[in-house]
Amino acid sequence: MDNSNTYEAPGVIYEQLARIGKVVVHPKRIELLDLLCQSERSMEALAAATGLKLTTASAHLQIMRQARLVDTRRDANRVYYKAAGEEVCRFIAALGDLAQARLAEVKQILSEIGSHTETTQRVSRAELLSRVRAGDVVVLDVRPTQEYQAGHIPGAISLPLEHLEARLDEFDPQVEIVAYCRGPLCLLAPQAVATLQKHGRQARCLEDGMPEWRQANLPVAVGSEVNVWQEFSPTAMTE
Amino acid sequence: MDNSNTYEAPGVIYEQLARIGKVVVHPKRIELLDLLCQSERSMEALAAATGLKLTTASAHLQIMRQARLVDTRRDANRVYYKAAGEEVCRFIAALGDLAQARLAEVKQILSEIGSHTETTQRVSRAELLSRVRAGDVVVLDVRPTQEYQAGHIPGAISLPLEHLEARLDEFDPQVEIVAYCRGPLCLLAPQAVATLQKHGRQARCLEDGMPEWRQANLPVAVGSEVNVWQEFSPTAMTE
DNA sequence: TGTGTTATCTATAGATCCATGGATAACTCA
DNA sequence: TGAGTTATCCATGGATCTATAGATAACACA
Repeated sequence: MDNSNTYEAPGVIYEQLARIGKVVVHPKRIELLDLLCQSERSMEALAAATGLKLTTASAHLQIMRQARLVDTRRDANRVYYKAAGEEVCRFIAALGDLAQARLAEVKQILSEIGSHTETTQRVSRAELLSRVRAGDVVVLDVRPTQEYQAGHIPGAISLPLEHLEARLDEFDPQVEIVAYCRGPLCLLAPQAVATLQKHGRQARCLEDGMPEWRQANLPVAVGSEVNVWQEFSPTAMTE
Repeated sequence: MDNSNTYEAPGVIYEQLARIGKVVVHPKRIELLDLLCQSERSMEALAAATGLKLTTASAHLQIMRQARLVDTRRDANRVYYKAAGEEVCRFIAALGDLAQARLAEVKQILSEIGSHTETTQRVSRAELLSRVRAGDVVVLDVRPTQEYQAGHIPGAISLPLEHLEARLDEFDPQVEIVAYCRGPLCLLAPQAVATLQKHGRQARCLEDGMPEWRQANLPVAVGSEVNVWQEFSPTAMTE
């Protein structure tokens, strides 16, 4: 209690925070972390998904592991990585929110690629819940199958975006479709909605994506589809 | 709609996120941003507070400005910096939460320096609100005066930690004291509580600090102290 | 208009980070 | 045990980041 630094938060703390900051300096590491917030993946799958060489991807993952942001699990010859807890996903979400709020470039990219007309009128989670209970809406998960199986909105149909066009005729033009994907920065759902609208279907995007749904403590289904809407009481709508 | 990358969120987005990530690689930049979430400050004050040379601090602030995380304002010869919006503070808070959750080192530092006994039993914001209305508690803001004036809990007394010991006799041993500071990673309030307890006062820390109070949409007073508790209805307790 | 104050810009040497290929390690399964 | 598969470790140029001093710019005020 007698050194001059007693009254200040020590710089040591900020050095620790910078260990985490170090992870999000590199675009590919953010991309990796974003993927890992959707589902666990093998080293090989991560390298392929991000277009990195195996050794490079491994190096990035090691940096994340030193910062304790990812956990690993071994199964046969494969090492599977996953985000180390909800806080990681919340942090990445906060980063995305911040970027969207502060960087005009992000807004522009989003509106250029995912045509921004339908992103302006998104369905809220609360609305989706009640509409699904009423049964007058189809929920569409357009992420890769693997991510759907790792956790999806109960009742949602899995239809990865690249297969949408081939199966358009399965959708009734009278029933509205609500599509969702990885989150506000992901363009899968906006693109799906654009395609659906172009072919005369009623379609909108869900606000945000799966991680936000999970963080709102709403029900999450795992594995292949089972329709379990009725199992959840209205009190589950803690949003 | 015919290039092979159509179905993937473009890497361009992650490059933009990395612009923000770049800010939080460097411990001093995190420290600067943390300070700016408490109150705006002049260039000179920021350099002094972080122990940086003026030119170095300026360089760091420029990097933050390029990432749009800070805004500036000029007054006479001084340039004042401030955090560019609530999202910035939320992001820094998420970083702190993540560090506290994942890095054992952070927990250890916190428990070593601010004796961790009183950090385990903190007062919730809701409890503080009702206790203050009941009038059986003293709220103590132990941050520097400048930060108090930029925004404090209505009814709180400003007493920067370094002056606490000199004014101990002003506190009635019968009335409990609740101290708060910058947030969960700030050690000012825990140290104040330790000092108060050592001298026979009943004292506890508030959970988190001023930024979290603000983000909970609770009332914030500005400038010199005016007791305005009664102005706020119970519905302001949206937490 | 000129002088003083404060902040930013420029240049630079030293440190750190990145991608990559090749070697090594961990582990499975026959 | 040994061959095969997958991930990590190591070494290395090339690029980027950091701190600082000195020069310049922006501005207030007389």
